[in-house]
Amino acid sequence: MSALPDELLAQVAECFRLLGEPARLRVVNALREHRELTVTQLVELTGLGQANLSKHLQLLHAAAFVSRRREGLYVWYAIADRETIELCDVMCARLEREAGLKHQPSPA
Amino acid sequence: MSALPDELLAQVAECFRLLGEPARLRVVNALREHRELTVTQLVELTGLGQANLSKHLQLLHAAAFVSRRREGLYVWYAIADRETIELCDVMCARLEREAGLKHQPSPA
DNA sequence: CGGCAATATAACTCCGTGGTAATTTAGATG
DNA sequence: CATCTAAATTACCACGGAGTTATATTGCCG
Repeated sequence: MSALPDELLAQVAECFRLLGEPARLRVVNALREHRELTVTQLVELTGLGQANLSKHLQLLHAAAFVSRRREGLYVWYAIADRETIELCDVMCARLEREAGLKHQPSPA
Repeated sequence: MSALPDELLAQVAECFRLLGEPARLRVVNALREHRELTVTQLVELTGLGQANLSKHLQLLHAAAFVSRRREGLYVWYAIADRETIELCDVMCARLEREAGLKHQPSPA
């Protein structure tokens, strides 16, 4: 079925790794809520330093998680595709279910 | 809509981070193909060292990505839930689509 | 109970990467 | 062209975590 050669596997891992950082997830989350934001706005919303945020944005953009649009001095970032959000949703659902099970000793 | 407090965000990030490692993804992939495997079998299939693999398995199990079942000397591991596989599938689909786009200059 | 095999843990090294401060680049405006 | 702001890049430090080796645990069998 799935050959999943080492190279593809490494690429998948890299994508997961990119989302596996609180700072970057905060960026993704902010973009999800506001649709499109400039770097300056993202600095305010995420509380990250400008240089730090810029680095994270480069990483997210290189992996096509976010899109970039220049407008004069400003650069607007947005989430690139639906799957990015879907991934977060699935992971959240997993966590919530797990958390729920922790409080359910046994179904009678 | 989603409050997504810092703690939950950190947990989501942690989950993504766990999948964002080639070694652990190899484990997940092997388990996906074989349904259930012992540590020894996983050592062979993944090529990881025993101690190293054991650590990865503890991490994956702590996050409920894999289930554990003791049988005599052996411990059988398996993928814990459907979502784990779904996450990998979605990420793969994303990558394949991206890869496809790279070779499609412009649709006429 | 002694020894063996499977797995887990401990101790350690080393490299990757996140954060920050300083500098550079890009674009607008007078 | 000088200058101002937004964003990106560079250089650096510090820490976490992956890998390895050695040791400890767990359970079986004679």
